[in-house]
Amino acid sequence: MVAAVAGVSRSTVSRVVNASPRVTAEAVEAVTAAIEQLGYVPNRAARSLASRRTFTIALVIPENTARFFADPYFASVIQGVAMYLSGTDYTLTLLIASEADPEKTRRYLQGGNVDGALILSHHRDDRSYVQLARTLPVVFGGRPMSQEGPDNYIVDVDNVAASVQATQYLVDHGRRRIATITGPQNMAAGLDRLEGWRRVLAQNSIADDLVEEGDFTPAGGEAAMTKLLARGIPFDGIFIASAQMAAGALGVLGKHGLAVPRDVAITTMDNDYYAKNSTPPLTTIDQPAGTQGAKIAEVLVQLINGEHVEKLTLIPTELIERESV
Amino acid sequence: MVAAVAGVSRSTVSRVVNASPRVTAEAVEAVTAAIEQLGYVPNRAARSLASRRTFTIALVIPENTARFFADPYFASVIQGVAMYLSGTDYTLTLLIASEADPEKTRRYLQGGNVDGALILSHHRDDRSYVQLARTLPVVFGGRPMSQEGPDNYIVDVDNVAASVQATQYLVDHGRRRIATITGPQNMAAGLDRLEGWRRVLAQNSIADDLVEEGDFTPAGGEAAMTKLLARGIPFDGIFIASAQMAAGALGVLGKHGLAVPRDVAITTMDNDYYAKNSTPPLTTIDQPAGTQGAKIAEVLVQLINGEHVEKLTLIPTELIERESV
DNA sequence: GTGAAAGCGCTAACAC
DNA sequence: GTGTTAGCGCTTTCAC
Repeated sequence: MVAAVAGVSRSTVSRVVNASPRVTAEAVEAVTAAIEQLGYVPNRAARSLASRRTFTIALVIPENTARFFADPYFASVIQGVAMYLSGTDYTLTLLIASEADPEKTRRYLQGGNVDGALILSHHRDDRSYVQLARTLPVVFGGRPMSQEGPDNYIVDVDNVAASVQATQYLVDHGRRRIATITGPQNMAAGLDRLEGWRRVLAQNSIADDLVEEGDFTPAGGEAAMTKLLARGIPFDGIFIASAQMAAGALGVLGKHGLAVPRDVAITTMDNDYYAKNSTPPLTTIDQPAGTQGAKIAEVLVQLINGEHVEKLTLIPTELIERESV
Repeated sequence: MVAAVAGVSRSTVSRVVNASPRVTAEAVEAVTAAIEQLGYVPNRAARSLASRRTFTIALVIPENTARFFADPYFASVIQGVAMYLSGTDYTLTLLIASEADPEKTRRYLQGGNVDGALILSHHRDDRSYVQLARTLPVVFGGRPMSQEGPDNYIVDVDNVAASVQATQYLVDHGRRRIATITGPQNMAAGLDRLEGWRRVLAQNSIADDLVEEGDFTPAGGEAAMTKLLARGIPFDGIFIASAQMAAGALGVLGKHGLAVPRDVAITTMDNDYYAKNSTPPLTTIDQPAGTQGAKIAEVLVQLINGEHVEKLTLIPTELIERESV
């Protein structure tokens, strides 16, 4: 094998491959040349078995795969993860969590088949994986609601800062009576976006009573806007916690003869199809999903390597100006 | 370990785990019970090393990940692959093909790190992977154009049958002068969809001269339709090889005062956003991407297991009737 | 800094 | 049908 060609022992080859500092420059050179010449690729299985590391990271996907993949946000996150990992020795494996047999997934994960796991929390409470974090490096993408493990590694979009930014934008553009349609209040993103809105209103001494809860869907936005208008309290600006809901709300405003942005200015979140193609196009907060994916992977790799990492990593967001304000 | 608890040898445990037929029922039972009790999970690395199989399948993704993931078609295919694989012992790993160093990917694949590979051909010629198929089980999703390996395992949508179906539908609805906007003629899908259209026209003795080439984008469809109308030859039906192109073409028809379907009936392919949300919604061919993904994975697993598989597996498509005819 | 030797946990011949 | 014996290809102490 390589050792023979390079004129050293297998141990030295191993040291070179693993970038050990205790090798002379000449040895490194000889081995590198031999590797190149022979087109040598280390066998993962043997490496894993001997080193007790797998160089494999699992991305756990909820069984109801269809919904998961249908969300372009997740596609982008996965993309970011994969891109980051391609620059490392780690390999990404997609693991479908069987809901019928959750033990299967848990065992696989804990059976030493992966060095770490990535959990993208999909619109709900994932406490099962919080348990997992006790025996395996785990990083959550998006904050899980579960109370039990307040102590997890999390990479999330800074939802509070984002809604502050979006709401402040309304204030900066002269709006004085500002409403909101929130996301579900049993989701972290829903709570945080409401919180940011409240902060801005408090700072500007604006009443924060015009609140209706939505469910992140167009239908939910429609219903919430209907209720809001039914109160009979006029408002000239609104922060809607997702572009999908905003799309639903727009129709209702139109029916009531309210023009956007003339009568009501709108800012929202998610720079998605709805934000871009509504009439008018919506001023919104872009969540850089790819960046988030890369960051999640980076944090996990650092965790695996025993480096120090902050428990909470917040990804900054960006405001995209369009015609709804 | 398990062997001790079950009161048998490690070999027998191994046989049970690998479902060997040469074990008595009692032994199977004892071992299964012991496994259950101990929560034993076989170590992948050790298994791989000893058996020289990895139980891993690579899904090769072109480096320009963004475009890849942006296409919902691929997301659905991956989903199908993952779903199918979750019912087997195989694991899916996402492999990003570095364009800067294509050798890296090739070596990894040939270095015995995977049992097989899935190549989703992304709108272009992928001959590099055709080579790969000589040393590793490889299945292509979508037919690669490369001439070199006429001999690959391929799972594809039946594009010819689909365009036959779509074009025949126009004929069946009384259209007699039928045009087409094709896909790029350097892509298999583009060629096949044109071929199906020609067949139907030939069978019905309709002239097949009204052809313009597009590039599967709305802009391309717009340009092609403009050229088509500029010929000054009237037509009452058209098969457009993708819904995106159809969306572009619709605008041009409108500007020329031609109503759909009154003046020109349209059938197209891809049951995507464009097909559903154009005005009018388009009668189109649905390509079951999830099914295709599952089938690709199934074929690969059979190939790995040495079972007989057809070289070409065609996935049937379905016509969705909407208001454009 | 480098080599020798001892496994990592499992499967695969081979006897029995 | 089952146990025994060797490794799979690498990393890792441990001497030197």
